[in-house]
Amino acid sequence: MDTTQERMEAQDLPYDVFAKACPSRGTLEHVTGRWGGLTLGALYEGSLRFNELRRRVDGVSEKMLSQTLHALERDGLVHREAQPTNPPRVDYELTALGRGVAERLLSLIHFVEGQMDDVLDARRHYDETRGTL
Amino acid sequence: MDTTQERMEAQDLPYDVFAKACPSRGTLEHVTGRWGGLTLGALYEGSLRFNELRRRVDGVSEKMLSQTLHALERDGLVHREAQPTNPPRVDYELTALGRGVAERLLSLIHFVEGQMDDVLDARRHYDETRGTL
DNA sequence: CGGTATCCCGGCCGATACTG
DNA sequence: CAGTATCGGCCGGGATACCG
Repeated sequence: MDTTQERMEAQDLPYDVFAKACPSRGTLEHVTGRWGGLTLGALYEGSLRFNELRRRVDGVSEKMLSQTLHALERDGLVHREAQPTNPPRVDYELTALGRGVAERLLSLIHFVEGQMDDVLDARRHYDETRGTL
Repeated sequence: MDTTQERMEAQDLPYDVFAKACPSRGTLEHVTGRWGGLTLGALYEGSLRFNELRRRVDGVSEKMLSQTLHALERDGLVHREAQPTNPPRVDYELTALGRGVAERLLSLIHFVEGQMDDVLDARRHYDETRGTL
């Protein structure tokens, strides 16, 4: 059971995120990065404009939101729809690929949110037992 | 449909990761952070010792692995089992909570790995159309 | 083996100002 | 409204040395 061949049970994929050089690592970091995950989560509710998104993702700066959206658009997870009106209007929405990612991400997010009381308990316990030494 | 009340469909949870001050945001960042996700993923296969983990999570430094493990242990996702032998032996394994998180995380990771060809295509297309201007 | 302590650099990221 | 440009601080994180 310690032979490397069976480490990943059903895993003959060409991309292995555990390998340092694998491009999937980069995409995973866009997706799970500080703002990437929240942005995808926000867009899962529906298409949003730049400043709507900015308000929804509490705490993100213009620069980081812009940067995050570019990365997600480049990875094919988000579609940018610009209307050359005045004032300009730009809508962002998930692609089919982005929805697949967002669903799994939201499953994780909601699970964590749902277990926060346990996490907070664990935290208190850890700090009490180890904090005093 | 733009009333804030129905933004999150079945979401009456006390913790909202979209809010800047919510503690769930911190935990989510531990979980999805650069090394947190890979560490949980590695441990999902089974209990591992420090240096085994270090080898499995390609590219992580001693310092970051140590730091990551402390954060995950504090959040109650990882259990640390130290045997006071000589030489010392320490095993890390997921808690029940950690397994729940890891499952959802791996679902995301495997999905991303499986769609990397599409991502790479999107990337190439993005760079071709926009890169030349 | 299983860590911690220290140094230090790059780049993440926020703040601000500016553009179309 | 929807961004880009620039500056600067801070800290993530790698390298190295050291300890039990």
